[in-house]
Amino acid sequence: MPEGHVVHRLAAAFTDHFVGHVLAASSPQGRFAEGAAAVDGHRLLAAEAWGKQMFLGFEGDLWLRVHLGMYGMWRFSGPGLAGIGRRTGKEAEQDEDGRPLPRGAVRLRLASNTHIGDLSGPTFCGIETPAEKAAATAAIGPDPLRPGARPGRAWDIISASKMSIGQLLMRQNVIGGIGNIYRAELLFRARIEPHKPGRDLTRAQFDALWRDARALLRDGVRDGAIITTRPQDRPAGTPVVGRRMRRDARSYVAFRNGEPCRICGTPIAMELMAGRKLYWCPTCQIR
DNA sequence: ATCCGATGTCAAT
DNA sequence: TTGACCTCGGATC
Repeated sequence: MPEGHVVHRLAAAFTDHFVGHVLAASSPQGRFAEGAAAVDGHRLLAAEAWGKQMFLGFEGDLWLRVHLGMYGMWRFSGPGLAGIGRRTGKEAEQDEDGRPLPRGAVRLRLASNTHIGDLSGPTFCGIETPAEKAAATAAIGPDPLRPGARPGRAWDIISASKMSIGQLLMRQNVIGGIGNIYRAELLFRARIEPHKPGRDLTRAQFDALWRDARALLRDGVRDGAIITTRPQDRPAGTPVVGRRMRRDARSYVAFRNGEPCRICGTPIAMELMAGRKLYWCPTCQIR
């Protein structure tokens, strides 16, 4: 579910609604009882997003690191959190205190007096020391959503690599936060064929990719959805913006295997690249 | 009601 | 390169 924009939205939600509060932590499902106990009753001091990883900093030099992976999600309840994470569902059952019962296998519940965040299905979830947190963030490539990110680090790797730019963009140690959809859409918008070796990109091409990544990811944070099509390239009558936009109007190439390219009409191509589906337009994108 | 695929990563092979 | 993880939305019946 998440590329970097989702993680940044989540971190912002924690900053707005949980930071500054003493939190009760528990593991309804039981698999994270030890970690929950470590931060239970501690005040939350910070929430940070680095690429696809989120860090919650608690009193006592404790950092909770969460990576949602493919299935992980946060489900919130409390004021001001509509549209962040999965919906609680109005039919959610409540306990005698009016709090929503954990839905499904909730690995970690963080609760203030007013808000609840339920984490389920993360690929990683653990308590780390400041040193471990620093090591984890150091291993993440520049994140286009982070002020001060240094794209030169990514360029150094890309410009020296014979690996395809399609694969390089997916590597979190090259650029943090890009996933399969942004990868495909960025390369389409830059008109770069995904199999082009990284070292064959010009600096200008890389700079354009980086600028577009910043713009698209920021839009993603704003919209809560990945929408990369320019208005003039959407099907006529595509009504709404943002999260409510029809799925089939949101992307140029992602998930559009066999459908006509919005620019030239050529059927969109798809193949497996390093185990992930890669989509591109064989005509618009050139090596 | 049921099936399938998914915006990710890692370990095992 | 493949399977495991583990949950949901959306498509299909």
